[in-house]
Amino acid sequence: MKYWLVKSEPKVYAWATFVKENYTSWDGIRNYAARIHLREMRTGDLCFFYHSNEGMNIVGIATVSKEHYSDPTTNDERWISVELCTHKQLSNPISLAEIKATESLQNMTLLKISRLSVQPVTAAEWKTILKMSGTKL
DNA sequence: GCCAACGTTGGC
DNA sequence: GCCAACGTTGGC
Repeated sequence: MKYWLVKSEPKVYAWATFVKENYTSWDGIRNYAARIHLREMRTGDLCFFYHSNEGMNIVGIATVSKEHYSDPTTNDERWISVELCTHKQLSNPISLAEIKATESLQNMTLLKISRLSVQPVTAAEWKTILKMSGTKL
């Protein structure tokens, strides 16, 4: 199983909305680097849900419920989406500032390639953040 | 509101 | 194929 991090601006699609809907199509991605990761996502993989711009924190965990299919928001064949399902809310959200202040998280893609909207998370990073948030799966 | 980082577009 | 111009993302 792999771990990921997906970003959303709360104004556009907030965690609270996601929880209410339970499932969502993670579409509208128009970036080749992000697409590589969407394509690699497998059913059951877990994703941190990060609030960008406002909040700037990881608030919850989603699970991949459907592997990549063509993006319903465009006729352009190049773009794909995955379906995500809510999995668990973090007991305590982990802010970007906390990630920056944590020695073992310095190599996170979130810090290295901050603009990438779908990115991989290593097992070690995943474990560290879960522990920091006081969340048990 | 500013700006750095990065992607895309289009002229040559 | 290069690169300047421009648009977008997202942190500060």
